[in-house]
Amino acid sequence: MTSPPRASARSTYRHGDLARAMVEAGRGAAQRGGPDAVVLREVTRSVGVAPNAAYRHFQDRNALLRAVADSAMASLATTMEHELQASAEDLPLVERGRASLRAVGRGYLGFAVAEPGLFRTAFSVYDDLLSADDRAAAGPAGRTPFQLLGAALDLMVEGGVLPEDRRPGAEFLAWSAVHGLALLLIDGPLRSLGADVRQQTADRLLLMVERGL
Amino acid sequence: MTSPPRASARSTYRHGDLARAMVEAGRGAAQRGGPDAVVLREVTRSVGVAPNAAYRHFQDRNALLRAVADSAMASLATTMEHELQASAEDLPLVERGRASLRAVGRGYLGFAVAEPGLFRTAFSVYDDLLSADDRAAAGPAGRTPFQLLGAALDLMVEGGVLPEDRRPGAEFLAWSAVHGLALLLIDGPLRSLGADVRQQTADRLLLMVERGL
DNA sequence: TGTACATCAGTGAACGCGCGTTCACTGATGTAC
DNA sequence: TGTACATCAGTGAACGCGCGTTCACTGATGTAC
Repeated sequence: MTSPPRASARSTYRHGDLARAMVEAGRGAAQRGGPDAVVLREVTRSVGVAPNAAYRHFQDRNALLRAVADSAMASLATTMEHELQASAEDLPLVERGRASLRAVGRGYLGFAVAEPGLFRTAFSVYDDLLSADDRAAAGPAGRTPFQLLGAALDLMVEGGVLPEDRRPGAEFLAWSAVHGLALLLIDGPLRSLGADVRQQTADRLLLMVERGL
Repeated sequence: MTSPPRASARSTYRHGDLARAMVEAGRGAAQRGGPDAVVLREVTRSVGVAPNAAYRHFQDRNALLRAVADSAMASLATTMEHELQASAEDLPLVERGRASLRAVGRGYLGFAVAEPGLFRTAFSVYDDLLSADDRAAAGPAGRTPFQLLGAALDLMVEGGVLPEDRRPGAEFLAWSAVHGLALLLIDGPLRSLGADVRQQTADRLLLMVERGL
């Protein structure tokens, strides 16, 4: 009621909800071709509207791209949250941290492989996206990927699995490893790995992080 | 004498050696703006030649980009080789492997931070660049970055620091971690870290890999 | 040693393309009276 | 309840831009005789 944008409130005005429709179309383009494929003219075209209509809703092409990137980041968060829910349910505290870290990593890698275009788009725009608590980049539980990772590491400290003095900055180490593998899998020399070997490599990597942290 | 291209053999023909000059100019552009900045027309412009002259030496814009990427990859290899020479000299075998791995990682990260444009360019073209032994992508010792990493891991096995059954595929784990951190440092949320904290983070990451492998 | 010739690196002009963005507009909608 | 009006989402046309690439060419060079 009081939330500002009121997305689909009016249903048959000129377009209805161009902004949302454009972000959706932009996601489609990003899905197929990554951030460079989010082309303003093509997005308006695919929504059935004149190119300049975009400027009623976005300051410029870059603002549109940012909105699409936020949406992609939120999808990543959603995937990670799902993976978390499926795994860390009712384990003893000692194991819960490790399980969470693995779940977070699995979600991250799974999303990157399943949606490489969205993944690359999410990371094509850096407005301190992961460190700020940007609601547009969060999943249904209201947390960004970065926050989910942080929470998992906190659990590991609570469970006594990760020494407290190694906690600060640990997210960047874990993130580096997983992010790097994601890119090797998407773009790089590991891009044509079979699903089984890929999963196995992911598991080994996550084990390395767990042990090495 | 017998090598095919004979780069700068003739010194005052029409241009002299357009191909090499273009790659050099392309590197300059890449250095400043990454792979997208390698624009055929701009490269010919900066070399002082008509745009279509490029087609005497490169099949198309993509071939030029590939040549520039190879050159960038070779620079990466060179930096890594230097770091190796400076570190792994006369250590006992047990420590030599670890020292090599750290040197390789340090070289990789150092290059990424010092030359982000070239780094991104090197990885913008994936012709199995790192797995093949592509001479154009190798350093003075004739080894690609990937081969240098592999050699370091082999040394660790020899020194008994890395169990032999964990050797296969280990390059991808180490590479993932270092590659991920490189990107976070270049493009990502760690891009504005001070040089000291950056170095410290790099060291922690390399330690994590060493321990976790 | 001098001349004729073939080669082929670089030229000049033009192409079609699709992009992001700006302009003055139009006309359906919701609202005030 | 009916009419006048202001709003502002979307239009149509045009802009300048720089790109990669193709065409038929020209003219300095190295080579054969």
